[in-house]
Amino acid sequence: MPVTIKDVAREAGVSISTVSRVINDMPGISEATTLRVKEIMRRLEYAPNSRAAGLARKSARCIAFLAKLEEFEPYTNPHLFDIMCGVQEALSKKGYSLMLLDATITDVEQIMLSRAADGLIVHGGALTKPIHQLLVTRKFPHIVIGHPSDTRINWVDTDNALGGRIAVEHLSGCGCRDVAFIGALETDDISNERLAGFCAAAEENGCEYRESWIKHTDGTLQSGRAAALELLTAPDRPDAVVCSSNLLAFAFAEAAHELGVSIPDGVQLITFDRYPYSPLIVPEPTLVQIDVRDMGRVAAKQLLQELKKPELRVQSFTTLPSLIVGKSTREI
Amino acid sequence: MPVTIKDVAREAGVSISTVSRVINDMPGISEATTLRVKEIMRRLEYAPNSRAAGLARKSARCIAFLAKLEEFEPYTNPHLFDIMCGVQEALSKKGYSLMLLDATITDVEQIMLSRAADGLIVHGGALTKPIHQLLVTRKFPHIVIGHPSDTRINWVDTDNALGGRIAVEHLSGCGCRDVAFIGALETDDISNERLAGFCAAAEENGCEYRESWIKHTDGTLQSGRAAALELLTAPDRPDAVVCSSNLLAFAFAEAAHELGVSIPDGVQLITFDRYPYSPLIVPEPTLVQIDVRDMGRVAAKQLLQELKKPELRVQSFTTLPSLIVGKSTREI
DNA sequence: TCAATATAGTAAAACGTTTTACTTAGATAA
DNA sequence: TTATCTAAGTAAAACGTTTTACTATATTGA
Repeated sequence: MPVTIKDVAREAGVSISTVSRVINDMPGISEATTLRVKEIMRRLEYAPNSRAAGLARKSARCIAFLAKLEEFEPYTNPHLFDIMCGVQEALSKKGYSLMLLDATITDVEQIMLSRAADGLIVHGGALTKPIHQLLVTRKFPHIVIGHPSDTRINWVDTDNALGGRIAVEHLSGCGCRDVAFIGALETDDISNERLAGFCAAAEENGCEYRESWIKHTDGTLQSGRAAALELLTAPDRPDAVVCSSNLLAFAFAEAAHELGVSIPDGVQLITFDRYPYSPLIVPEPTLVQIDVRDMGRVAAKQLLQELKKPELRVQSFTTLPSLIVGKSTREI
Repeated sequence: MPVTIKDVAREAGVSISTVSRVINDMPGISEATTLRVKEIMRRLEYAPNSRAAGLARKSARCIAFLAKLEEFEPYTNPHLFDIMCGVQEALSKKGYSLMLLDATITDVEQIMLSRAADGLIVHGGALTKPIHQLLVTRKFPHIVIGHPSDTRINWVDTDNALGGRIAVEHLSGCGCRDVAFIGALETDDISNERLAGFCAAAEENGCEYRESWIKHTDGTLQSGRAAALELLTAPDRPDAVVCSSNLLAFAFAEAAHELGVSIPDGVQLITFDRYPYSPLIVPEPTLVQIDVRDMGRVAAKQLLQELKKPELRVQSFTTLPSLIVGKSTREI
């Protein structure tokens, strides 16, 4: 038989209301009584039944995290777990728990209706049309980590444009003038934002800007390699390259190595992200790091904030990327 | 106001007991009534309040997953999320939900005492002494994914020795006689089990066995490279190598490439695991794949089994690795 | 025809909290 | 002295289900 609040009350010679007040730090109980009750709770190894408390309180103190689990692909989504860790950390600090959910409409609706969770944190990749619809129409508290363009939905994301800026500014500080960019598909939002920041900063810093130095790839090793070779063998070879992904940077470094172009002496290199391929890049790359765990934390905090004060439904949030200087760039 | 079982009962002109029986597929309700109630539930968009149901039922229908989240390192634990996906999938099929928990003693004890979860799935890396203790003494339903040597604890793991066998048997089938092994530290359980299977199969298949062909490394790129160079430049160069990790295989392939030793013509290569570095290995490697998602599924199923029938506390379980043939091996 | 049995359903207790509204005893003020 | 106030605590309702024990009603068997 698990120990209940009644057992504690009986043992302490008080009513269960009193015990409840002690548990929840409510006023009206003397110091002495509080201490005694707490001591007894400890002795009996009592912890409130979370379901009973949730029922009475009309709140699960639980947030669901929504991601595409079924078709999860570690290669394309290496950060998902790290994001979740951030979410869990922030929730746990506030006494909330985290539930992992697969992104199917039925499951999501089920959670909303059964009130198993008080709110929803959605990984951007899982935000399909129907789910999007559900969130908006049901007015269920939520926040998206990633890239919805719909203004009715709050989101948290890193400032990708700033990331592009940071890269260029560092290169410019190193003395580079002719900067190139190797990105993903032209339809890739993240890559494009990075490119936008890249271009703006290039202009502001008086860097040379050429169409032919902006390469779009399909993100694979092969197409990254092709782009790298084009840049490196062109008559107007740039003196620095920014790669919008780890894999592209790896391909670039390999191509440079094969051509006998030294990094950073012949060409400087900056990559985005430090996972999963950065340890294999030679030399150790300078990189624009996205603190994905922090994104998770921020998302969780925002959502809890909104739960506490639904009236001030705050705006979306942006986190700051940072620069980690390695050996693929250096002042010249 | 959320809709409750009372609303459904009123609308259907039956008692709430009847509705409850319909919800839970219990006998004693006519076909006609069942249909009518179900229709009304659909119309009212009713779903049972999970906390209330859980309270009455004395079961949360929730399992907690325990991992080291705070100090999570994607490089050393790339599979954690995939394991969780498997767990979630299996739980969800049985109407259970998954809660993510950080591996601190206080949190774990809290979950047990508050009965927020009915059972615990522990990632092996998170199984510290105190937690281990807690599981055993409290008799809380649990299962470990990974490597506890304590027989009082049930676990699920892949058959690493079999993995080693599979590799050797494939190489032997390809016509290789002189097989080498590059593993992690001599204290690494996983690597050692693979090595054990490797040795047994080598003997059975009449392969040449030499001490100098068994290399232990600290698992890094550098030490993997050193081991590879030693093997490849030795006068008695083996004709095939099994690497116990993706990173070691990458290092090996690079070293072979530099020395001008072709894979698979000069030396054949098999690696364990397909994530995260296998796409960067040239040529595309033959590998022993561990279906970690399946490990998660199996663990979840076992735990639910045990919850249903606590009397038959089944033994630990093992999943089978499989071979994916790439271009780093071939029949000679 | 009448007892026994099945079928379809219900009333009410139980689950373990939180919370609202109330009580009591003592202190304070006039 | 008496009314008022405060501090400390309590009783009981509420939360929304499941489950147990019970009640009709219809059916069957002899």
